Amino acid sequence: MSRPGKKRSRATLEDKESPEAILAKSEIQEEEKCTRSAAQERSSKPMGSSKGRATKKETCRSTQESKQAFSHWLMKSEPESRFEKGVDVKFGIEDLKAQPNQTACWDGVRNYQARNFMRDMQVGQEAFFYHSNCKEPGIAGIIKIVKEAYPDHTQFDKKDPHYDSSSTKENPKWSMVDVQFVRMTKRFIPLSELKTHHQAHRGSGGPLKDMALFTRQRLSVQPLREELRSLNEQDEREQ
DNA sequence: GCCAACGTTGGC
DNA sequence: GCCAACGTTGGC
Repeated sequence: MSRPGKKRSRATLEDKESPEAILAKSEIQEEEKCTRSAAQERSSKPMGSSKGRATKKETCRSTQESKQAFSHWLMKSEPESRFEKGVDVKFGIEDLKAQPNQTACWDGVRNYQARNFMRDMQVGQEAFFYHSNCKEPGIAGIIKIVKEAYPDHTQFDKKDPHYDSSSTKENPKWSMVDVQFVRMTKRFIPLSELKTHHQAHRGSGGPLKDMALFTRQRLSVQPLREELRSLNEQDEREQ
């Protein structure tokens, strides 16, 4: 597929447990994630980078910032028409739903951090689909990763708004994943509401205090903490 | 349409 | 390696 500019959304997930149980466990899980991913990193070294020398503490932080530490995501995309180099980059959740098999590739990401997060994604993980640059920004639905990262073909397409002349087929610079529609959230969750929570949590030390949507505002693919997902489940249950 | 935030580029 | 210029993101 080729979805021209999608890029930002977030993910949430399904879990069989109650939101309360998840919430209660979230701190512990955070610890376990650190430990586990540090171990995984040691045993299965991806070829990629051996960038950052890391102390113990940093190992934990860096893995949280990267792969296996996260199982949910937020991915942003624009649901309203906007033309980039003559091409409409509109791609809302309804557009995803309309695709064959309700599946599309998430092409067009041209930010290293966002790309790296996509490379960390694993099949089966879920993400929130966030509508950006539109009248009503916010979380519209839930999608899941159905194909792990592979080269984004649009980087080689001169006609594509996201063509990158500096990338080669031998060593592609940009990646994409395939995503599939899962469902709409029970209600649209506007940015304003997320912001309210974020601000409250900044004061109280709550779980959304460092939500990437606000702390890294231009990042179109971002990891999601367990807590937001839990809060959403709880919210949906109360409907 | 404005513009703040912030990532990237390139001269030095 | 610094940093100013520039381009993009994305809320409003």
